[in-house]
Amino acid sequence: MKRNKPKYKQIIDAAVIVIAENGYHNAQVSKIAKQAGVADGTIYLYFKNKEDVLISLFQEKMGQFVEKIEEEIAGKQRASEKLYMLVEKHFALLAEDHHLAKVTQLELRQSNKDLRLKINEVLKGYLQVVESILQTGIETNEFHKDLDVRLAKQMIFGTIDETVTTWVMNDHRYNLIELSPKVHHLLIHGCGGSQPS
Amino acid sequence: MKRNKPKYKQIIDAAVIVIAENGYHNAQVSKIAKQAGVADGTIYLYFKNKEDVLISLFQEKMGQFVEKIEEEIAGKQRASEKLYMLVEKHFALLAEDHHLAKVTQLELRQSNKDLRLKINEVLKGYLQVVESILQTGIETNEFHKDLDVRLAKQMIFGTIDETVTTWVMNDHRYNLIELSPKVHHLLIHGCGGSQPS
Amino acid sequence: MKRNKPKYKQIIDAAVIVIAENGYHNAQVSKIAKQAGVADGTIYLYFKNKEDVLISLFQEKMGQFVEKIEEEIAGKQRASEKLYMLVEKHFALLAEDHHLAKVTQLELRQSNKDLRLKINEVLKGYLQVVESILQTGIETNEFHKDLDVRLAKQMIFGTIDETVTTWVMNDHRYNLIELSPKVHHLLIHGCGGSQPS
Amino acid sequence: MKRNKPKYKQIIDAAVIVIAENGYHNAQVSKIAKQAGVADGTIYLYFKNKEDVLISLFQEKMGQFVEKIEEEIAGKQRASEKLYMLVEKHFALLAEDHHLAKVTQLELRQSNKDLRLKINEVLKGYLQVVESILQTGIETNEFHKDLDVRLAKQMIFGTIDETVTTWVMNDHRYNLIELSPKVHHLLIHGCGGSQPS
DNA sequence: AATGAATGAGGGTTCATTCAT
DNA sequence: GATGAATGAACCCTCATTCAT
Repeated sequence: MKRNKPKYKQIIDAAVIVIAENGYHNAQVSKIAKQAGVADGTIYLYFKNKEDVLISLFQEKMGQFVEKIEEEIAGKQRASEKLYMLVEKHFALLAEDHHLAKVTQLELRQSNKDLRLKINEVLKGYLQVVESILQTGIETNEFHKDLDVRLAKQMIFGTIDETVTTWVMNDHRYNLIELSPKVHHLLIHGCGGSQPS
Repeated sequence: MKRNKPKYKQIIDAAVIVIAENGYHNAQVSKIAKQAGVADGTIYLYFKNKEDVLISLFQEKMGQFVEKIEEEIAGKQRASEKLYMLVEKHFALLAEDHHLAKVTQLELRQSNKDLRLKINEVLKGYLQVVESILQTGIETNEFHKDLDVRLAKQMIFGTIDETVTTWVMNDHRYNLIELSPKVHHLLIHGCGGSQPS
Repeated sequence: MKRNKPKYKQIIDAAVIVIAENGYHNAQVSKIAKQAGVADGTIYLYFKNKEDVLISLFQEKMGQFVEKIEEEIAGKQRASEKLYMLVEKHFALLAEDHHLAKVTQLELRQSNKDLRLKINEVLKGYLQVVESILQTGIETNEFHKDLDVRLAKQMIFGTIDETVTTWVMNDHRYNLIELSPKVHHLLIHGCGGSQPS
Repeated sequence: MKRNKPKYKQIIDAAVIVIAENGYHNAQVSKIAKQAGVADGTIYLYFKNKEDVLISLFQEKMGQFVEKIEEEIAGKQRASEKLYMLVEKHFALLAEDHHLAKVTQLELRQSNKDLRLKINEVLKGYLQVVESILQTGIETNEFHKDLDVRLAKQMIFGTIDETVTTWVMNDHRYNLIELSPKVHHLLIHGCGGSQPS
């Protein structure tokens, strides 16, 4: 299995760095190879083509992402707590790897639609985690029983994603993780939820 | 002012159509020119370069977008109502122009980071509308007085945007406008906001 | 019609020279462009791709070839005379353009099979001329009435072609045209045809 | 001597199959190695480089070719009979090995000029057989005493070669061997040789 | 103002060959 | 002898932009 060979990960890590530092459209295969310390052709021993490097990058990184978040929320009982851990861990994982944050939030979105559709496939794993939290919350009566799960998923993902993107666009100038409580509160209560109507 | 000459708008409308039908990476200047019924070189009489066409496209369309939304919410007193109109109008404007929806949600995001930064500039106008709604809500006590306006803005925009993108990705298969009440409810009350705590 | 524009012919003539001097596999598009005095991209305004340049080269040159031979044989009555003119003109046309001779006899045959099949299409025009000579000869009783026209065609073309190829392989060291009478005699009488059996 | 080791022939036979089935330009060294059941590097223990494989292929196969034809014609007295056997055996040997026919008539001609010059060297053995037949014929008065042997050789080889190539190009759709008498007749008598002049 | 023919820089990918094991 | 992972040079084509008319 190529995924377990050292060069496979070497190349993916090199791709993250090169894309973060040069931008998606200036991340030539030859640059990635150089950064990885291999010959250009070697990349094609591990990946079908350049697109495959990018998809694999996303799968690899997002896979770990989902795993780590799942570990984190497994220990929590309440949906609200689970959601909190999701937000915090999501922020933490990207805050600790600025290169990766830039690549996933800005650069990889410049890819063509086909690649983006494949990326969306990968995102489904993440969205399933969100969905299971929502289901839990409904079962425990933390959340409305007629909450529209699909839309709530979109709100949660859209909010987290937009928050991270804004943070990256501002060159990581502020502490992302510290935003977790407020973001969590917004997701649970909305803009005016705790107000008497 | 070139913006008022007929060919200026002709070219922008042609760009929307060409990008929607061919995708960002297959929207060559020559195709746009042909669709607009002008010569390739003519485009450079009205725009500095291709990027300028895209930025102008976004400015022009988003400008109208903001104007229309502002008209819509001007008549409303309560922030909650204003927010509802924002969501509904946002959805309505994109639902009535599938080409434009595809272009803004999918295709234009494939542009390079510089272009995206400029697009973000344009988005500021939109975000200011959101901000003024939030300010109104805080003043009228509809929203928490210590609501984090910046984050709430990101939630609102992130949620709306993600909802539209998902709709476009699903080939406009369902009715976007009908989602307005639920999305509005989520934004105001969050996932669990109306539950007793 | 692109075929009549000066650059069309310029590029084809440049291709003949570049291929003759560098060989098929060292005839890069950029070299052809340079020789033609145009930019690389200009070639793609007149030809679909590199293969199209080569096919067009063959069509153009072979087309003239067939035309000139047809003119030449039109004035002759007897099939034998026609055949003589075919051989002599074929030899003469290639003898007067060593570059073209090298390209058609050696270099263009290195192309891939698809290109070669298309070249064969072009050759059909030539073979039809040969066939009409043979038909004439059969009608006038110069040739056997049960001569196998298809095979005779292959003999005539194969012999002429092999003779020219050998001449090119020997770096045009001897006079090709002077071989015409002997080759003609061989084609009419064979190795032992004029001998009593 | 490497020529006698089993892998030497294994590799050559693998090359014939791979070239016939994939075409010259898709016959990578790695494919040949795989077909031969050896590692890529092993090929370089038996051959200097890829070109050497092809030349050796031609030498090996054409060597057998010439041997078999020589055996065949040794028993014949008359030049005409010898020529008949040459044609028939040539056709027969290629008709019984479609792969080899495709490789020698179509694929190997796509090689570069240097390789083709070396192939021509190999062909000299064949041409010497033809020449000896012609000399015999002249001595026995079957053929004209002032027959141009060099040109006659080219006619004979050119005609046979063109006939086989046409047959291969037509996907071996008809019986090649049955053409022997007619081809032989053409070579001896030409198109009109048996007619009174 | 409008045209559109011409420009030319730039990069993903293949594959013959090597060499450490 | 045999292996096969690694190498890295080489090239066709696209398309944003220009400028003579």
